[in-house]
Amino acid sequence: MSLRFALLALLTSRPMTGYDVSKQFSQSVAHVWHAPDSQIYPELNRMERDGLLESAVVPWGKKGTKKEYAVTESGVTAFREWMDSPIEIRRQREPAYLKAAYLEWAEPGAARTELEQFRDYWTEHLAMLEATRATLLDRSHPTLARRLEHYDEREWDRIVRYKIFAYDGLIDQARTAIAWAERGLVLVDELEGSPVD
Amino acid sequence: MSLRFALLALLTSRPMTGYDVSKQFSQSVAHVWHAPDSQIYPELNRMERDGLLESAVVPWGKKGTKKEYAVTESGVTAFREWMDSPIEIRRQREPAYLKAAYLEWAEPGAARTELEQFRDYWTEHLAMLEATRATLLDRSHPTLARRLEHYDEREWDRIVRYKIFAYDGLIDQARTAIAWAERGLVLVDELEGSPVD
DNA sequence: TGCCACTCACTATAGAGATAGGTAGTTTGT
DNA sequence: ACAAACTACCTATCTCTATAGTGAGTGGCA
Repeated sequence: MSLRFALLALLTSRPMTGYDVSKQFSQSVAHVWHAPDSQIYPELNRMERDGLLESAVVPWGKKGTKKEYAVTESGVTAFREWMDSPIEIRRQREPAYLKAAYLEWAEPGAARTELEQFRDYWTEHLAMLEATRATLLDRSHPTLARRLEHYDEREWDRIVRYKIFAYDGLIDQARTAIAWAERGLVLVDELEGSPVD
Repeated sequence: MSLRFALLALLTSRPMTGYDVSKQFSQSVAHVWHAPDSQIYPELNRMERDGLLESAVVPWGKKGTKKEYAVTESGVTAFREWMDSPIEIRRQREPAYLKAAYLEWAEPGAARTELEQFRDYWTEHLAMLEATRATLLDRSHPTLARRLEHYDEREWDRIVRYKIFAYDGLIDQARTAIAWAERGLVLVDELEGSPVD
């Protein structure tokens, strides 16, 4: 059910079309909650049906139209209620750690490759997180900028610091994962013999 | 599809009934890949159908029977192939970090409670991980003990160290999460005013 | 003898999520 | 004039996961 609230979170910054949402998603909320557009469009429909959103049909070009969604009062209430309700705990489900526990079954070469891929994926992810963190800190992040317009200037620091806090948590997780993979590579070399030997 | 390989991993230690699997699961593999028994039983059936497992009906008491699953040759091959294939990347999907990014919408009290619950959940989880790590290190972990019987004594250290490596990764993640939640609590106190004031 | 906790195995159902499409209009460049 | 790329929205299907059950056998103990 968190997708619904991820969408609400995004739409509290400004009204958007489904297309906007699916584009913006990848640049902000998706770092925390990934979703493809085939999930987003139907969910927006359901949210409108449930009264959390209302839509306005906006002309687009000569014949085209688009549907702009805005959060309703009831949507804001639902979002606040979710914010104040206990966090749902996600059970561990990590193929990488599962594999790591059984590395004695892997070819040494394959083990190394996989650890490298894992490290590289997280390194890339980390770079993206740090880039986004920087745009939040200097307030050049477009969605954040739109969001701050609704607030008094004295509130800005507080809002930005929560976003930074969330990204810092993600960055810590990424760094932890990278460090672990590095240690794994050393371990594989030690136990399976370095490939250079 | 990782459930299938998590089950294979467990069953390589010794043949087990579905019930054994669902019990053992919670004490070992579940730290890495959680699954309820309603997923385990059907998956074991499918794995037998696909030739990865074979089952023997074992009498149990006077009238009862149970079904014991053992990994087949083809199951071992499939497991090795999976071990040597690239890790599937799991997209971020973390309600806690999603919420953190929008804490300006929460009641200060609720924010504190949620961060405390998050910290406490991970603290408990960490304790369990550390306890399991200790039983792996001294080789008193029952599944590990059964597993080592298949191997030459000179291999034991290598096998144990990979398990420890996996648990160390999970422990690092847990510690990182706890430290982040602690910083969050300080941040909320700073931004929302300490409740003692 | 009756009860309870546990062992064993499974089903039913609904929702979430991944993957892969389809269709129609618009803008931009050549 | 036409193609390519982008905007916009949606569907279909399959798998995965969560939740909540069912029902029968066993072993102990009061």
